[in-house]
Amino acid sequence: MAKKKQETLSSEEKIKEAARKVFMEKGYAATRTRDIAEAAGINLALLNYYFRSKEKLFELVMQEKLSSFFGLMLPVLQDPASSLSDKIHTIADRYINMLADNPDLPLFVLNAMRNAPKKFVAMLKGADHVLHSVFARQLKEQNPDVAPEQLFINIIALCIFPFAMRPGLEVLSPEIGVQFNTLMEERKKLVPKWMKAMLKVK
Amino acid sequence: MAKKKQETLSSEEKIKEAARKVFMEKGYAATRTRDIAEAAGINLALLNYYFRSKEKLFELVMQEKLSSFFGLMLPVLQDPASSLSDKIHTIADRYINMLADNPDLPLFVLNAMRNAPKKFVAMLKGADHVLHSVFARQLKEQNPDVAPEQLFINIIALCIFPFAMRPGLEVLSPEIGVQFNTLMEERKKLVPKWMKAMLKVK
DNA sequence: GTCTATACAAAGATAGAC
DNA sequence: GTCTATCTTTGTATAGAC
Repeated sequence: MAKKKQETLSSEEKIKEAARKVFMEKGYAATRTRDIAEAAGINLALLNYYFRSKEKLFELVMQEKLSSFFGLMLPVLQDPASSLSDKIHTIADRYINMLADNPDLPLFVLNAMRNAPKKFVAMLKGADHVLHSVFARQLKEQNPDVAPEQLFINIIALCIFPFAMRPGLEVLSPEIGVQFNTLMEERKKLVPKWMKAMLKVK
Repeated sequence: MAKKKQETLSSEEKIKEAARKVFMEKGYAATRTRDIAEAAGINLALLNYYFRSKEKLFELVMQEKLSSFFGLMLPVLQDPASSLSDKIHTIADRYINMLADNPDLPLFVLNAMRNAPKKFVAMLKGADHVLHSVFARQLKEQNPDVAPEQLFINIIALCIFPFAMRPGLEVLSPEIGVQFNTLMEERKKLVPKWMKAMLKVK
């Protein structure tokens, strides 16, 4: 039988869960520990009891989010078995799916990286440099005329930026707002096609 | 004779100048009015004397930044005299030039739009919706198979996102870090070529 | 207009009872 | 482990002298 959803999480887990939510929505500085405690339905003192400080709790959440963000991409880049086209399809598909469920993630990660670059250097030190990846080599083979870093930037930009700029798009064009999800769904197929076209540019 | 650079700005202007700098670097919540006062070399009380509150000062800065950000794009979109290709060239060139001098602007604007969408609805109400622009019509003519909003998103993404993700890129690949400016310079020519290639995608 | 001093509020952290 | 009460720090804003 299916495992029943745990409705009574431990206090520690309730705090972490609330912290994910509030930090993602408001960022570190604008978040008050009281917001988190309230969202978790626990007493403020417990937050410090379990996590020692606001900063420690934030770093925990940040680590998680950075992992889920880069973990989606890094293994794909290094897969020697899949073709370049497969990699592009996989990355586009995964990111668009994940970001549809986590719309605040792009800005959270971009801000975190800007505010504390050192914090996640350690986290990624296991990963080979992107430019030495299988993906980069395959890009270079298909288009020796354009630096692979440019094309790497492009696939990330095409998949992730729409989610980061969604609020802006909705003001610039309400129509885009209402059909946003449909547009992103279409992108799963369009991004690989666009990338293919870009690979022919000298 | 050339106008001599004003070395003794008024206190009011010194505060505004410092506010631009600090708010752009740290965002609203993480900025303390004392930081601004210190950066301006004036007394803290003067900040409130001239601008009444931290929030009012921030809105002033935000208005300026949003104007310079969108003001670069909106007039181009509506120009009936220029071709689609010209518009793409102009937008890429202007944004990459401007962002090279204002690297913090993308995240500042993205955050501002997310945190207070209503604040800049008013600012843009003069502008026609992007989807009814000359630019959108020209996109549609050149490629009836792909929604113009998708291609609009793409040009913005390709120009702006690299600056927003710069800190991340530098960790993922130190090489990209050192040659970042060169890569962006190359992009002024590459973005139009890529867009041209994308316009042929069905 | 500009400064010093200070009021007042918000927020992070902790002590100590249960 | 959990709570109430409180301490401390920080940060915005203002009063009042010059």
